[in-house]
Formats: sequence, C-alpha cells, structure tokens
Amino acid sequence: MRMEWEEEVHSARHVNNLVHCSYMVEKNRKLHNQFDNEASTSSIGASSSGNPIFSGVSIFVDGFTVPSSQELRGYMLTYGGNFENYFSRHRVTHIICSNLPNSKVKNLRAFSAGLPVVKPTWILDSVAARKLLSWVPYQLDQLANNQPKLSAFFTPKNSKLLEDSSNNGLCRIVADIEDSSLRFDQSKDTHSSKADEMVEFKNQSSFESDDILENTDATAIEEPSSVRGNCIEVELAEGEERNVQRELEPSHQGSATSASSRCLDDQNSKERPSSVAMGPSKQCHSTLADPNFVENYFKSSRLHFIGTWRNRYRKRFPIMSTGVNSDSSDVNASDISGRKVVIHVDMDCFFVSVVIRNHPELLDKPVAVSHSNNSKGTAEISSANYPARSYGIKAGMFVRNAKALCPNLVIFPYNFEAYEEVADQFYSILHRRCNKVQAVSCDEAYLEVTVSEGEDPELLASLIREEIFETTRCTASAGIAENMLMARIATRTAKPNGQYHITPEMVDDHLCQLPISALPGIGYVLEEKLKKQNIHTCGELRIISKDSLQKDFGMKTGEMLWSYSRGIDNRLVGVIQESKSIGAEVNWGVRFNDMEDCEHFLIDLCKEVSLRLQGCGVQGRTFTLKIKKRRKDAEEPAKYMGCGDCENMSHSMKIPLATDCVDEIQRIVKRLFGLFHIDVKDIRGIGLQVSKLEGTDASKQGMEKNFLKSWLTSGSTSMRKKNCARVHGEQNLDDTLGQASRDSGGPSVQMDSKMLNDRASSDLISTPPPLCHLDLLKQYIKVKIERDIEEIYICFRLLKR
DNA sequence: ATCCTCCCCTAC
DNA sequence: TAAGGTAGGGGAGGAT
Ligand SMILES: Nc1ccn([C@H]2C[C@H](O)[C@@H](COP(=O)(O)OP(=O)(O)OP(=O)(O)O)O2)c(=O)n1
Ligand SMILES: [Mg+2]
Ligand SMILES: [Mg+2]
Ligand SMILES: [Mg+2]
Repeated sequence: MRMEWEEEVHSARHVNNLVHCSYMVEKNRKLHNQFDNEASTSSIGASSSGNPIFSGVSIFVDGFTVPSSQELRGYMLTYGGNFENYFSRHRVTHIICSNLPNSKVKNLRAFSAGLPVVKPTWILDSVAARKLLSWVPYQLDQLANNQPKLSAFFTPKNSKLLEDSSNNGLCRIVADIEDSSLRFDQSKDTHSSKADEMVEFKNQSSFESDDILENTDATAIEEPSSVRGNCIEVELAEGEERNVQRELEPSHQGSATSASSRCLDDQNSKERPSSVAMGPSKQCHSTLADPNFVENYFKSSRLHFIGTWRNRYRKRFPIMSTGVNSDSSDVNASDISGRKVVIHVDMDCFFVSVVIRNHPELLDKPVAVSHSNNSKGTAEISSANYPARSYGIKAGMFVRNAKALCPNLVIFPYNFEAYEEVADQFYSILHRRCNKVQAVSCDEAYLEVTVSEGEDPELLASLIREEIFETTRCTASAGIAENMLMARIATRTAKPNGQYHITPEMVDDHLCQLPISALPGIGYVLEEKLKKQNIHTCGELRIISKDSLQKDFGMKTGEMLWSYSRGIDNRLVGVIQESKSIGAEVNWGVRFNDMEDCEHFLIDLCKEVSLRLQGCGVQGRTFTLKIKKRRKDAEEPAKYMGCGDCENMSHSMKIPLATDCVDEIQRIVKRLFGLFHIDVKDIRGIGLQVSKLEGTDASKQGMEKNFLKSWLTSGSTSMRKKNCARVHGEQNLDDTLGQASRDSGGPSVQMDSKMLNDRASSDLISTPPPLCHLDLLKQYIKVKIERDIEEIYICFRLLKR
C-alpha cells in the first residue's frame, strides 16, 4: 500500500517540499501505487411482519454460525420463536449449529441428548417459505450417520466446472491438503537465527505438517486412519482435477496457457535448482538470473492473480458475465413491483480465510498471507485477518513492519488454486440466487434485486452468506442499500461476517462522520489534497460547492466527490463490459546488464501479451510500451528487487490492422523501445499494453481469411480501384499510424509493419468464395481498402520528413 | 468541440 | 531475500 511506497526516498522534484514528507510524496508522481428479480425475491418472499412461523420452537445456537447467533436470534424473535442464550434440555427444542470439527461432534452428540441438531439454513429457509419446514433435511451432516449427504441428490454428476463443490467432500479435501503443503522449507534452511522467529516458524511448520505428514499428535486428529486414506485419494483426485482443467482450456498450448493465470498453471512443478551459486554480481532473483523470469514471476504474483481473474471469470461464466447492459428495461422496474435494492457481497479477509480453513484454532489469532515469513524482509502482506488488523496490519505492508507491530503474526503462503476454486463457488452461488450480478473481483460482487412490499433483502443476504459459508467454509459480509455506493459502504460496517442495511433515511447520518477516504474513488492523493482544504469527513466535503470541486479536481472527479459525499450514485448494477485493453507488466526483479538481456525480456513479454490477446479472442491496434527508469540519484529500492523511485515513461503506436501475432508485436515493440534512448541498466520495470481491441474476426483468421484474401488479390484490379474511390470519399483518414511524436530521433523507420496484407499467398484462385460469405467479403474489402489508403498516407508522411 | 497521447489515480 | 499486476476512469495539453 501507500505506506510502503513511502519508504522509498523520493528525489525532490520541487524545491520547497523538503519539509513535508506527505507533500513530497504527493507531489512526486511517484510510483503508481497504489434476477429476474421476481424469481429471486419470490423465492425469499418473506413478509417482515411477524408471522409466527416458529411458534413452539426454541433454539440454542452452539458455536460459530453464519448467520451469527445474533442474526438468528433476530429471526426467531421476529417470527414467533424463542431464543435461549444457555442450553437447557427442558427449554430448548432445537440446537442450531454449523458443521463442526470432528472433535467437537462427539461432545455435541452426548450433550444434545437426542435433541435435533440442525443447520442455520433451516431457519432461513423456513422464513423464506413462510412456514416451519421439517428440520430433518437440515440435520448436521456429521450426526446424520451413514446417510448420504442430502446435497448429493441435487448435484449434477458430471459438473466439470466444479461449480458447486457441495457435491464432493473430496474437492474440499484436496483444497485442504493443498493448504498444508509446506512451502517454507527453504526459508527454514536459510533464515536468520533470531529466536522468536524460530519459534514462530516452528509453530507454523508443525501445524502445517500435522495434517498430512505425521500422526504423532493423537489428540489433534480424531481419525488418523481416515486421514491417511484421504491422502491417497487426494493424489488421485488432484490428478483428475488437473485433467479436467486441461479439458476446460481450449487452447492449451505448451506451458503457456492463454489468458489463464500463471499462478494456477502448475504450482507443484518442482523448484528448479535456483539456488545454484549465483555470482554476487548477479542479483539472484532478477531477470539476470532466470532465463524464464517472466513466466515464473507471473506464476507467483498475487497481483497478477487478482489482476487476471476477471478474464478467467469471463470464460467461466460466459453468459452471465458478458453482453450488453439491460438498462432501459429495468429502469421502470420500481414502478411495477417494488423498489430496487443493491447488495454488495465481499469475502472476509479472503486469502487468509481460504488458507486457514483447516485451522480453526487460528481463527482468533493474527494471521496473514505472504510469500515470506522473514521478519526482516520486505515481502508484502496480501491479506490480514481481523485479529491481525487490530494490530494495525494491512494488505500491502512489508512483513517486517507487520511483525514489528505484532511479533506473533502467523504467516501462511498463497494457495492460488484454492482462491480460484472458492471464487468459482462464490459466483456459482450468486448467479443461482440472483440474475443480476456484477463481478468486481475474485471475492466481491454487486447484486441487484427488486423487492416488493413486505419482502426482505436482508433475508436474501443471509441466505447467500449462509450458503457461501456452508460451501466454502469461508465467511462473507454483505452491505445492502439503495445504490452501489451505499451498499459498498455498508459492507465496511458489516465486516467481518456480518451484514448491514443502510436505508435511505440512514444515509445522511451514516455519511456525516465518515472519513472521506472511505469513499470509493478517494485514495491517497485525493485524501491528501482534501485534507489540505481541511476536509476530513463526508459532512465537511458536502460544504464545498460542486463548482469549486470541479474547478479543483476536474469535471468528472468534482461531480463524483459532490455526489458521493451525499450518498448519490447513479451507476447501475450490470454485466461487466468487454475489455478495452490487455497488457502485461513487470516492475519487480527487472535488472539488465546489456541490450541482450533486455531484448530477451522484451521478447518474452511480447509472447505473453500475444497469448493473452489470443486467449481473449481479440486483436489490437494500439501498442503502448511503458518503462520505469530509475530516477537519477535514487537510492537502492526499499523493497528487495523492487523498482524503487522511478520515472515513468511511455510511447505508443497505432497500426493500421489489428493483430495478435507475436512476431509483429515484437517488431512493434522493438521500434517503440528505440524511442526511449535509455540505458538498459536504469530500467526497473517494463510493461506492454494493447488497446483499440477488435474481436478476432472470422474474416481475418485462418483459412477463410487466406481464401478470401487470395481470391481478392488474384481478382481484377479494376474492382479494387472502384471500391477504393468509393471508400475514399466516405472515410475520414485520421486513423493513421501515430508515429510517436515526442521523439523524432528514430530515422530508422522502415515500413516493416507494413503488414500482413502484403504477404498474401501467391496462389491464384479464380473461383469466387461461396455466396454465404458475401457479407464477409464485403466487410473484408472495406477494411482492407481503408487500411491500404491509410498506409499510403502514412508512407507519404514519413517520406516527407 | 473532439480526438489523441501521455501520463496519474484508484481498486482489487 | 521475493514474486510492486491489471484495467478502467480521467485530466492536461496539444493537434485537428
Ligand atoms: N493490496 C492488496 C489488496 C487485496 N489483495 C488480495 C488479497 C485479498 O484477500 C483479496 C481481496 O481483497 P479485499 O480488498 O476484499 O480484502 P480482504 O478480502 O482480504 O479483506 P476484507 O475483509 O476487508 O474484504 O485481494 C492483495 O493481494 N493485495
Ligand atoms: Mg474481501
Ligand atoms: Mg474484495
Ligand atoms: Mg477510498
């Protein structure tokens, strides 16, 4: 996060800012940092007026549940039931309990004395059905001896997508044991000898290994034999799962899986002998040391994982995730049936929750996820659980700073496959419960529902959270409000493992004291600027006129500040849009000694980007190369192998015909790189972005394309000329190759990007293409002629220089 | 006015 | 040792 970036010593670009650290940081443009509603609602169609569903029912909630016992208490009291804070065999009729670790089940069995032990869903479903349902199907799994799981009846067998894992305990076991894979062993060998570190570390390895490696601690494991059995099963299951994933990946080529996260590709490929003695000159985790740096880097990068998740989601939920916004049809929905309500759902400390699922003893201990447990290191915390946050630990912090705040902090490694699986389960549930889902990230989404009089969105939220917990054993929180902004803000209040409804009457009170940084869209920089105007809360922000805000921050940003501070947000919950750009960048471990190193890296980056384009089925026309250049006089980066204090530079170039072809991209990138005139030793980061995307068009690929092209090229030139003239008249030609203008130094401009077009096959085919391709043909001709003309103009321009 | 390029900012 | 990515929104300022 920002605080860690502040550790970089920034060169003063403004004379007077030496005093004020935060001012300096701000001034330095530093391092960029950083349903059918009816269907759904009718299914929950609960009346909030207390229909005495639970008359005669008296519950006792045992242990941790989702929803919480307080929420369950609310439902009981609202619907005519009774809630007991203490267990009494005489007063209690049902024990409510989520699935427990086996160790507790025995106790419970004895203690329940024959009373039904039921999952909380029973209560939610009964409220939804407006009548008391039989508790039998809701019996706690572990108590329903030898009974097949109820859910097994409902799950389609083949379910390749592993959509809803309630189908197999096996899936869970796989994930769980993966959790436990020991990945800190190297650090164990090399780590410093500090005592507390040792202790901490030992704790960790001991609990990690307990589950799979040894059964020495008999009390920790109830059924050692079954654990062993599972171990074997797991390996099989894991293999199967991999095969499934292969099948799912249509363009599975070599090791480079297009549009998939490297993080998921293969974590268990054994580590290469990376520690073979590196000369001290070679920094041993940089591009200099690893010829396959780009690929390996992405495999381990959490930010790469979350950054590429969206594209994987698009593929996995194609119908739900893509398409045009169905805006106008729903605008009037409020007239018809009820009011629109937005629910924002977000997993609690996602990366931590997933990896500590098998360690209930850690629930109330400070835990974080990071690559390294080194108390002196600069590895970043990805996510910290709530106990850890009470020490001030946050995502983005260096481990050494986190450990300084809390020496007992337990660090877990990443498990990207498990995150992916839980995210899939999460979205399967959301899409089943609601037909309007807007994905935000792997752990977060907005839902829109229309509720009629007497219906209760809070119940829907409870049901969803309950199902998420039952399926993933991770908790989620939910915010409910009239618009996306307030729903998101409500989630903050709800966390962890809660939900919160901000009704329209509550909006003003809720915002009034809220720090402006809590508003989405206000990050470090805006917060600092506003602070200087003595604005800290939304209430204070409201005092500033819209004009003034727009003058200071620009039209759109000013408008946003003005509206958000009032709880106004007109955004509609909708399907995510098709992507406008695709890119890849690396700003860690980038070190070059000579041009050869650099070129090698660039080639790999081009390959990566090309594969991502192909994986998404798009091609692009604008290519932007970004370089981070070590600032003059910049210190060594605060972060190990980091980019430190850099100057950001970029050049872009537009080509006439969209491409996804590696070779072509390499040529483009080579030219772009030349424009920088940079000493490769100063490079600390490189990125390549592609925009002006077009779907990879049938007329532009494969045999069809060649066929049409061949036919066209062999055809009469008169036709070509005629069309040329016509198109010329109606087309504006400003769409030309934007030769990066800032730097005119590159005289070596060859027309080597002169394309595809000209390397047509030399075969002459005289038969015309089938009539059904007429439209395709027309389109092709149009595009091609357009491009040809553009190129003529480009040539003309370049020659003129 | 509108577009384009080169940034910066934000969120996960 | 550690894996500081990705994409969208938007502003400033220049070209048209
Ligand atoms: N700087 C960040 C922010 C987030 N993430 C990852 C880890 C998080 O678990 C996940 C989801 O981000 P959230 O913002 O939802 O944070 P958490 O889920 O961890 O916590 P919260 O309970 O506040 O949602 O993204 C990350 O790696 N680095
Ligand atoms: Mg979260
Ligand atoms: Mg989130
Ligand atoms: Mg904010």
